[in-house]
Amino acid sequence: MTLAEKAYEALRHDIIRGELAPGRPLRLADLGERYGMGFSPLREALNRLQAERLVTAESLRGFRVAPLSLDELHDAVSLRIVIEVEALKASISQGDDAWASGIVSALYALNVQAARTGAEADIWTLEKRHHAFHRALLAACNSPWTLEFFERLYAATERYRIPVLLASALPVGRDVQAEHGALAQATLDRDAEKASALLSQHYLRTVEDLAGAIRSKQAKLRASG
Amino acid sequence: MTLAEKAYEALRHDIIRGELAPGRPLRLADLGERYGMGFSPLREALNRLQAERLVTAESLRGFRVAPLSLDELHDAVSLRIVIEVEALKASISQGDDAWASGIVSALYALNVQAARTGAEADIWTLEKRHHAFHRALLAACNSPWTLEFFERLYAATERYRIPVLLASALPVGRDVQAEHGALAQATLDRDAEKASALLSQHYLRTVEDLAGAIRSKQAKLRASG
DNA sequence: GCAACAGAAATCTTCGAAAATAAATGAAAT
DNA sequence: ATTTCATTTATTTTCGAAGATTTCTGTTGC
Repeated sequence: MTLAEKAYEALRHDIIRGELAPGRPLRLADLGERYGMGFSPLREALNRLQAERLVTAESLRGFRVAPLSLDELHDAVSLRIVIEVEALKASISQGDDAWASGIVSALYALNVQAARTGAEADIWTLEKRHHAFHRALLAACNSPWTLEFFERLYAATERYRIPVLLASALPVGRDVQAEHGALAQATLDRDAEKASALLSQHYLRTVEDLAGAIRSKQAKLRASG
Repeated sequence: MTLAEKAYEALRHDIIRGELAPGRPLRLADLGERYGMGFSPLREALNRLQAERLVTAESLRGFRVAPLSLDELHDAVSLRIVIEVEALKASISQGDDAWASGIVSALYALNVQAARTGAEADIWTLEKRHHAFHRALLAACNSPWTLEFFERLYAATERYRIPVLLASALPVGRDVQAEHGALAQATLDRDAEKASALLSQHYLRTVEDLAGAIRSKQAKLRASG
């Protein structure tokens, strides 16, 4: 793997997890220090991330971590529903046994991790398995463009979820595990209408919870600052 | 504008228009010669284009113009329908007078150009105005993500249209101008269902024409080669 | 004839320095 | 005190060369 590829993965990772805060300037000297490489591979990685909207760039004024906003969260989630509902229907109509067992296996792994407590309960494994479960649902849609846009939007929305997860700021009156289970069941039953409705609801509830948690956090910041 | 930005625009332009043929290796020495610059800005541009799927890259083996395939054309058009139908509905429900007059103006400019013959009838102006018309329809959807994906998919499908347009290989039994007119009318009438249906039909007809033209061209190539 | 290999050539990747531009500092004038 | 301007500093952008890897070519051995 080339240094530019390593830089791309490291930067993407750190931006999505919020280790590089939204809006923060990405100075080449700092990044060179942080990742142990020269400017060339870093600039290549930053250009890729700019095209993916995880980074913003201004001519002769360098790069920044792309900012977050509630408007963008709503936009991204709305579009995810449109695209993923269609992809889920396509998967349901075309998926084979391998696709179906992929869903079962991804759901099982996700539930195992969600049930863990204490030292074993780390958010990053949970997040990876959550991503894998939602990807498994769409895996048989047979549309590379759809899958690319799914990944783009998943990364965009993950940036909003992670700070909330880290703060354990999600409302408790919701059984996400049950939602995943029902969604998987409807999908495996090849009930496209029901699965689509469950998927949409799942995302709409999530965006409401996230927006609520973010708004209350912002309110606190305003009160204390 | 920096050299990297110039390189990005020039490469994107040349790839979409087919001046750099699909699959062709993009050697840095050649590109440096062609565009009059060193490796650094070229590599930055190529990394952006890789993220946009106009260029493919393999570790330590350089870049190529992304290949074309009928499968990808179908994939891209299918997804355009899903995304643009939704965006058109949103525009229809939210669009103001400026949006509506943007459509009227874009359609007029497109029709004027389509009617031109001889020296004034150049394909590039026509193509630009076609793009502008379709963008104008969606302009009021208020979704930056949707508009980005529209641009990505438009560029992807434009690569299939241009060689066919250049070969004047489109079937004549079709009044595209009338299709655009009816689509604009239904949109301005705020008839979301009718406009969506017309948009879908428009794209499905186009993809069929394109696929037909490409297949017959490939058949000829097989016969002569 | 053909596979395996060594060496040469071509190409991609990365670095370090130079050039170009933007941002910060401080002095002079009003 | 505030603005203006020149100077310095910080930062981005680009080049040219060096390093690393792949690809080509010709040779050897079977």
